[in-house]
Amino acid sequence: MTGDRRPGRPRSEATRRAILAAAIDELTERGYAQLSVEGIAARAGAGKQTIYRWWPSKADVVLDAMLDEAASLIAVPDEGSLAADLAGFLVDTFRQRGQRPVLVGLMAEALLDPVFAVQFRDRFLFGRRDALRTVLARAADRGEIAADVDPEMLLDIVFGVLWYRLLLDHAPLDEEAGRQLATLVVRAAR
Amino acid sequence: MTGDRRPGRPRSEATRRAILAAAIDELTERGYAQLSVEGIAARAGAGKQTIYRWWPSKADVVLDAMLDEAASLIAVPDEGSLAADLAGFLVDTFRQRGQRPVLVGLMAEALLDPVFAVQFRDRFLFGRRDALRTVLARAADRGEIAADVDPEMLLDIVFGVLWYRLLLDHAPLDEEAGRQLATLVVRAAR
DNA sequence: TCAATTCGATACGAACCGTCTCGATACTAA
DNA sequence: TTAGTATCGAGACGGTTCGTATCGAATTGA
Repeated sequence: MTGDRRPGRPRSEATRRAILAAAIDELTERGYAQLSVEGIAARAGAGKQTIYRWWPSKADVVLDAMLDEAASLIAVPDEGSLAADLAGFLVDTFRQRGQRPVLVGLMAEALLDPVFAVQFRDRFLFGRRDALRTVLARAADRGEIAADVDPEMLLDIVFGVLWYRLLLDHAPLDEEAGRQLATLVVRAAR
Repeated sequence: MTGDRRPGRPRSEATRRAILAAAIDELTERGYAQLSVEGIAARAGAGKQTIYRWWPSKADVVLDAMLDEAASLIAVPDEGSLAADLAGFLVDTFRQRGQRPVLVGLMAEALLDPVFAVQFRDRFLFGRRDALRTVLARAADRGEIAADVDPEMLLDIVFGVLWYRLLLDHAPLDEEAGRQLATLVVRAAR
């Protein structure tokens, strides 16, 4: 790779991190609706153009920031049974506190901007989906999933409940809920 | 009631309908992200102030428009079995075509504006949720739902999958999907 | 030394926001 | 008929954010 051997001033890693941190801070303090590129630049001590040079939109900044700090902690449990794996996956997912404002903001942006929606799906949503798909495939090999059950529908049930509760905030998203959901999915799969 | 016996020029029903229709037309033609109060007013041949006098935000206009034309077609099937009732409810729901842009726009707005989120939940989401809760209550009376199963979690499974597929648009939301989901829920409930 | 590139900063036009004002219109009450 | 009241369409207004363009300074490789 000759990527970082080009002439000219190199990209500032310090500024990059300052922008990502400023985006998360602004988002959690004032909410996604109040988030602006100008606000991020001001808090980061950077120019607007520096942001637009590297990210197509503020949503991409937030997505990068989240992926950076989450470091893709997609654990793929393998406890030997679908019930244990599912419960582990859900409890592990629900344990991540304080991410709701970020996730809700990213989803809102994805609903409004089809271009960003692709980024959001490919770089975040489908990653976690693939992890759970692996879990289901192992369960199918063990005969825990009936032949007439579409694994994709099971995936949609798990992530559907997860996102529905996250977005509406009408019911808890805790370990108890995780165990409940895991039990029902195991039963549905037969 | 003396409500429509006040002094002064009465509210124009024609203008009200023109605004609601203009909102839906603008939304479906250009998308929710491009929807503006100025655009609605221009297309409706109305003044901006006329919109702001009756609705707090553009999202409330869209919500009113949708509730107006949908006329709250919340059917509560009663076929004698949970399987049949669920399949009926889902197939009936999925049959409503062309509503995706409207629903996605309303959800996006609800995620960004907590005040509107309350309107959205109370005037739309909870209405359909109540209908399905009635279906589940009857099934419970018939002994089709195990005692250890929380009906609220079953509701979240149904609406979770519905909204997850609607928002992400990664899998079909057709009658086949409805039957599949109904089968799984019946199994989960035992 | 020189060309290339990024940096922070700021100016710019465009769009839309929500408020306000205007004269015209349509209704009630006296 | 007249006075009072509320709505109507239209548009001006200041404010905010957008995304682009431009500036001189800073930092690199050749």
